[in-house]
Amino acid sequence: MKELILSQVYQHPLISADDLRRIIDAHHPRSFKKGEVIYKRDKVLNEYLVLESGLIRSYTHNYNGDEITTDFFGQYEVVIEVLSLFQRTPLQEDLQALTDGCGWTIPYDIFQELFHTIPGFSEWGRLWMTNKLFQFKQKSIDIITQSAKERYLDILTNKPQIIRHAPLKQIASFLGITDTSLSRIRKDIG
Amino acid sequence: MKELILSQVYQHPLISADDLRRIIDAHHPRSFKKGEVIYKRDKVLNEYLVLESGLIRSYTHNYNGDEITTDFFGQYEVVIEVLSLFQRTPLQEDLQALTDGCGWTIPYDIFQELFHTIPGFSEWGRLWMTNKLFQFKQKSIDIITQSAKERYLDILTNKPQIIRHAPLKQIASFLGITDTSLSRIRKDIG
DNA sequence: GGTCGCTCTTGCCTTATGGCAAGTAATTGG
DNA sequence: CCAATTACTTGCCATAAGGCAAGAGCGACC
Repeated sequence: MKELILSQVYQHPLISADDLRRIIDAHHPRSFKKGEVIYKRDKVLNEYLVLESGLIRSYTHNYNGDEITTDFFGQYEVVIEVLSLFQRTPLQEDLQALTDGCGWTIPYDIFQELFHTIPGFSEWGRLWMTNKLFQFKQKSIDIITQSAKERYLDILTNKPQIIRHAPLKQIASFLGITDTSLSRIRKDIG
Repeated sequence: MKELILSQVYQHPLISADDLRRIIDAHHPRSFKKGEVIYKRDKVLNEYLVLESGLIRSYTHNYNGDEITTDFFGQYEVVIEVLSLFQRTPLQEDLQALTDGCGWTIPYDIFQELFHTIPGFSEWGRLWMTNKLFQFKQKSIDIITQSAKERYLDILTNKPQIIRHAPLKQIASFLGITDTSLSRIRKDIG
């Protein structure tokens, strides 16, 4: 399973079979239970996690203490908060499991070494960052151009596992609306 | 001026004086006039631009053809669309000058070479991406947690040069509201 | 098996922002 | 310097989403 998942995730034309072997070997297993906070706010992140199974969300709090879910992570996704890992600053969010699950972690210092010795790996990393950057840029455009209902339908078709496992309140805050409004949207859709 | 600007932008503990020299030498001058579209949609970006003076915005269009301003760039900022540059795909936005100005460009292939031969440079690049990623993530949080007025006041204090040079309509679409609403917000502030 | 707590729904009313249209002010180009 | 275009403002009304509170459903735990 380890090889299967990780060779999928680290697929890149410039990463050779040998490189991939080194990368895969650097990963350690990690499993978690529903509700567990995998990485805690205010600590500096020292690894990241590639998800094999389960669902994870990241969340922060607004000025009056309400939780805001900022992201969801599913199978094959990289669970990370780049600001903390790469700038060595405390996490600004909690990362919490929504279901039981497991995955593979890689420590920061090993990652660094591979990043600087395997050209294909730094390319891969940059590409990953590029996609993540685009994703958030797109999200901020979607929030201002689409209605809450349209954004909900988007998730419903593209990320159905989120709808299945995350409570309404978390989905609502991710969409940028209240749980009340999301409930009405669901009613409206039927 | 070239040294001053670029050594400021590429400041990083792992970039030596020699490295910095190589990086600076790779940059070419570029100036532009108000209103000029510096990088055009549908073309693949082959360089990026470090701004010495002037103001630039990026914009795209929503489904019914209205312009949406997605970002503003000022002095010392890197004018780029990462998705196009690093994935070699066509630009999805236009990059347009709001004022006369000038800066320094570096071609993609030279950038690539430096990125893979100067460890401090790839660190710098990753750090830059990290910050940009955070910025967009923060923007999407701000849109859902703050009122339009608060977001406007934010720009007013943190990026006053935008308010001074960009027309109301562009600022409004950047904030995610209509020009009508922004006009009322301005009236309200007094 | 009952009580507690959490999740979700719903009704009533409020508020922020939008849509349209008319009108004024400012800029641009010949 | 004038005409044309674009930028901005304002009034009137519409709409999406929020605030609050009551209540229903459901699971968790002793």
